[in-house]
Amino acid sequence: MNEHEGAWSRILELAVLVNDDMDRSLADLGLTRSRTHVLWVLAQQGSTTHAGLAAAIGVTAQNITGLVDALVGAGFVARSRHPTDRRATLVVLTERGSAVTDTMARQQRDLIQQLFGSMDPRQFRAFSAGLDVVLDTVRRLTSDASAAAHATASVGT
Amino acid sequence: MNEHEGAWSRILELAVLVNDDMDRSLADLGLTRSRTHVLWVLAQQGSTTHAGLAAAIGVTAQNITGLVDALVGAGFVARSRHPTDRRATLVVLTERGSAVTDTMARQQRDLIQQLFGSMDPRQFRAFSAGLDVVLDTVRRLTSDASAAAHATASVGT
DNA sequence: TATTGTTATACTCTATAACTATA
DNA sequence: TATAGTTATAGAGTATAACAATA
Repeated sequence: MNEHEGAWSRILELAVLVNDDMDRSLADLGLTRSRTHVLWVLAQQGSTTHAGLAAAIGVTAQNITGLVDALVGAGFVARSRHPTDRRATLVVLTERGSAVTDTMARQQRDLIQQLFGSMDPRQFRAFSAGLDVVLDTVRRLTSDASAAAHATASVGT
Repeated sequence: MNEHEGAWSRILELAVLVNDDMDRSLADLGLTRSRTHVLWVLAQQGSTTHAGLAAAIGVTAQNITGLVDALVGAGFVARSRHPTDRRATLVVLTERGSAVTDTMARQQRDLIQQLFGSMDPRQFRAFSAGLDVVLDTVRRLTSDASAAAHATASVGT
């Protein structure tokens, strides 16, 4: 395994570790990643219709019905009438829902501090510049609808 | 959004782009990520029992039954008798399965070249060193079973 | 006519429990 | 007794199709 392959495998390991830890931590709260995504959108956009949530998250409105049902059942959100459109439903965070998203936002700030706080500024800027190159390359590869796309069809160890 | 938050959000964007592109590309081949994971293990370890696949992938043996059923149906693998243990079944790649994993390995090498090939060596080493720091921090945070764990319970934009 | 939300149905991945055959 | 693999059942996320109420 050369240097480049080693870096790629560390990127994949990072993604797996973060994903798995996120799932465990959410399960402790009785949440899943999809349901948490709904809470996150509500925390950022405020009360939103089902259709708005579907557009923000990139799933169908039928999916939103199920996710919101589960979140209502667990007390994280509530449904309320839309003030002007009687077809629409607004999903609003409950106090419990707001408390959870506040906690998650704080944990995210803590994590970022732990990740980068110990790097000296020169090292961080070097890392950040390399990350820019990698992200730009991936953006270009995946937005290209030609045969060159789907170049990331590679799997982890 | 400060510098550190920007870097974190780019890491999350990178994970989303790679995951989504990987799913699209696999769907073109009639594969899913879970089924591809089975193919990948077989390509690296050679023929393996269901129990071996379950251990390598980290799911239950019941899951493996379903994944192998699907892969057999699509012609990527075949089941064969274990030479000495009559309880066990060996899963082997077919020619089609080998062709697919070979293609994926080549695509992975191409992607790595596209990601890092344009960086000059100094820039790559700086990026790689920063990646080490981030990965070590995440490893430490997620392996710690104390209250400090689950620090990555943060969600993307 | 178009949009909003719901219900019905289906597929994939995951898990636990119960079972058969074999070690 | 323990292990290998299967089947049955259930829950979660996703999708499409059909529907009622409203715009």
